[in-house]
Amino acid sequence: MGKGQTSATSTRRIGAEDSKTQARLLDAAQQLMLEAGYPAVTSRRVAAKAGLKPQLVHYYFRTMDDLFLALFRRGAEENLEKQARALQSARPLHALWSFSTDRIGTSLTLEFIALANHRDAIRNEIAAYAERFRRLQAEALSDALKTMRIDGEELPAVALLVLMTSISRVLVMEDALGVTTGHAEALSVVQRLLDRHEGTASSD
Amino acid sequence: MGKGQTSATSTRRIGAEDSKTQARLLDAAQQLMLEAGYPAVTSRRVAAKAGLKPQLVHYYFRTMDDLFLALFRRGAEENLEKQARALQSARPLHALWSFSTDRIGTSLTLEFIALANHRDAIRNEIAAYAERFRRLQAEALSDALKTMRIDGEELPAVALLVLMTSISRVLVMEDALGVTTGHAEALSVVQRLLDRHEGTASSD
DNA sequence: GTCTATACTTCGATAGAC
DNA sequence: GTCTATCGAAGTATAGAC
Repeated sequence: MGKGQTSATSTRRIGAEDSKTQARLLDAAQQLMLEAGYPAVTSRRVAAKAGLKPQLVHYYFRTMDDLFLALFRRGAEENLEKQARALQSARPLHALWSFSTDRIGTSLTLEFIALANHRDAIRNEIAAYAERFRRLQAEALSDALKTMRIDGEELPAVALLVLMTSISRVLVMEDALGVTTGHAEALSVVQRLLDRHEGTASSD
Repeated sequence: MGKGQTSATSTRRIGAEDSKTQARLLDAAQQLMLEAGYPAVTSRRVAAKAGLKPQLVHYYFRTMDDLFLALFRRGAEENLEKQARALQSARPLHALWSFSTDRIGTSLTLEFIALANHRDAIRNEIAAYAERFRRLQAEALSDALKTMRIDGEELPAVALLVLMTSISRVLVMEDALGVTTGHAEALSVVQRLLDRHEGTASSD
């Protein structure tokens, strides 16, 4: 999984992976993705934002899909680390919740999902990562809480996970749009459940 | 809110709203949106799918944003009707759930949200509609159920609504991607809650 | 190892012909 | 009232110069 290249039939050369210019391009791409969505991530606009020439994008990333994958991978590693830390905290549920309500992280994730949904080359990698990520989370969570219950019934850790990420994702999504009806009420329901299980207080 | 036009400075003419060709273009656009996402909805591709010339798109819709808005409005009206029916059924929660887990409806909604997120001209209208839609739902729901509780505490209808739509949306979204870990478990939690409140059975 | 000159395709939109 | 001819801008990508 090392090089962000598709199986190159061509003999064309490609820039080094640790190049500073490459990093600049990735930064610019990420900013654009957040500001204007994945369709705005074009070679010309990325280059402009980075203060470079458009052709450089294709030097460092053979295709735009390669750029997207490189960007995704960079964020994915970061995410795994953050998440591992969150799940080791004293109140893993609270930590998980605040992790998953992070605006820019979630917005980026949503853009990547939208992108993956219609780009075969990208879907597989993103889907595989998402599954792996969730399984890791579920494992860690079910260790942390043997006894979460809701309304008197057992609640599997993985179900809790799906419910929590669903809610946080949609809240972030709607917030960005400017839709907030019912958010406060929903948030307080979630907070109550978290607090009931892990306590309401102090340290994280 | 009749004509799907932006404030036209120009004098250019525009096709009739009830034209059959116009409807064909909207159908093609919707299909494209589902198959390949909103960025694939270009004048050329819409026209090709409808078997027409690209310039016709700009005759019937001055800009692509106008086309998106027209498409959105057409679906929005339909949605309001479907929803009204659902909320009058004997088991409004179950009806609402099956309504909000509809694949194509939800996929379309998600595309429109992604689109609105980065297109000022469209965001306002979609956000306003979403708010209105939710308030209508919340009203109807809180009439239907005075007593929903979760884990022993009161649950406002509007909170329930947000939670349910969040979960269904993300399930549909992940499903489309091919990510399904934890879905069965989450679904069974939701089903249990719905059944507990409205009964498990027979008619809808 | 790094970047530029350049080709070709697709885009939205308008002016004007029927 | 309906459709066509056409333009300029923006898109991806490659071959080749430094």
